[in-house]
Amino acid sequence: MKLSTRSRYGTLALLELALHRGEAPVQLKDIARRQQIPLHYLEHIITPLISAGMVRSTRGARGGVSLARASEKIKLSEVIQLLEGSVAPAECLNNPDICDRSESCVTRDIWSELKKAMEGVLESTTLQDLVERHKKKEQPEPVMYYI
Amino acid sequence: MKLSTRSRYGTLALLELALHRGEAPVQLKDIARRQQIPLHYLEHIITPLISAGMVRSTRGARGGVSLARASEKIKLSEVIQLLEGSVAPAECLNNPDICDRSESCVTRDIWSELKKAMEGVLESTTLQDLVERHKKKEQPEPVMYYI
DNA sequence: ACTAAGTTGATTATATTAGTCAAGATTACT
DNA sequence: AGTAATCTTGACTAATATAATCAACTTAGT
Repeated sequence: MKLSTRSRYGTLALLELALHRGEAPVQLKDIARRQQIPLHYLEHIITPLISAGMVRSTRGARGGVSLARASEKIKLSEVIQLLEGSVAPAECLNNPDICDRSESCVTRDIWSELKKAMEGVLESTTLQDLVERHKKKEQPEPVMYYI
Repeated sequence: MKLSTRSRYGTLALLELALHRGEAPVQLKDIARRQQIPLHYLEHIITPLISAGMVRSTRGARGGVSLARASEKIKLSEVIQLLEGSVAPAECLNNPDICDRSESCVTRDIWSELKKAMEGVLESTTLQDLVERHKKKEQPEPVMYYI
């Protein structure tokens, strides 16, 4: 039940962009370095995000990529959809015709519930949520010492 | 995010056993035929289930396999654990040391929630639930026609 | 004894994912 | 205009994991 590296790298890259929202575009090589993603691989991962209009790219010298939308408006479900295709644990959920027992199969029903459970999490999490969690971790609540 | 064929086949095989609970052991070749699973592959899938004491095997002529426990007592979480290992969407959840940023990584936190959501479904579903769903589908509520 | 099962380990096949490389297109800067 | 920096694209290769097969072995019923 692993998520592909593609999805994990992609999510990290988007988080990186969300953290630099409003600034100059971030260069792929910087994302690659900071998130420890092979640059050439990242190039391929970013492509579908650009095509889908989630990321905007600026070509040429001093170019880079940036979020095309507010991070509040980018749900992880959409990210995973673009990078992973579907989150379905079994192919028969996407394409019932591959199995002639799809209609009657009770295990398929369970896999469907599994899928819904995952979608619940991914639908309710946006890039902004990641940003806030990140900030919270970075700057933990100052502990009060009573002298 | 696909479940392995191993897990899907294994769950089908166990459902088959649950449906024949209390009868003579079911032969692997019959499970293979009825659930359309390659026999030689099924042999390997059933092994860990036997080792774990979930399935009992009877060797020799007229042998076969049967559930070692009541189907109410077998949760899908246990089945998937045996066949799939872990349901973790990222390896860093099983083994934090593979990444030096596990502690601070917010994407890891999300993958953890994803995992919990899946576990929620799998923990709350037993083989008996599958059996009941199956029976319900097989014998739909008789429709009343008013003449 | 013979046969029908499950058991086990080695091996192969296949698919998918991950990663690399190189040529091309676009833009900023001088 | 020229050059370097950057994204873009497509072809290719490598690595890994999964799925499946084969064959020898063990056990038990008749």
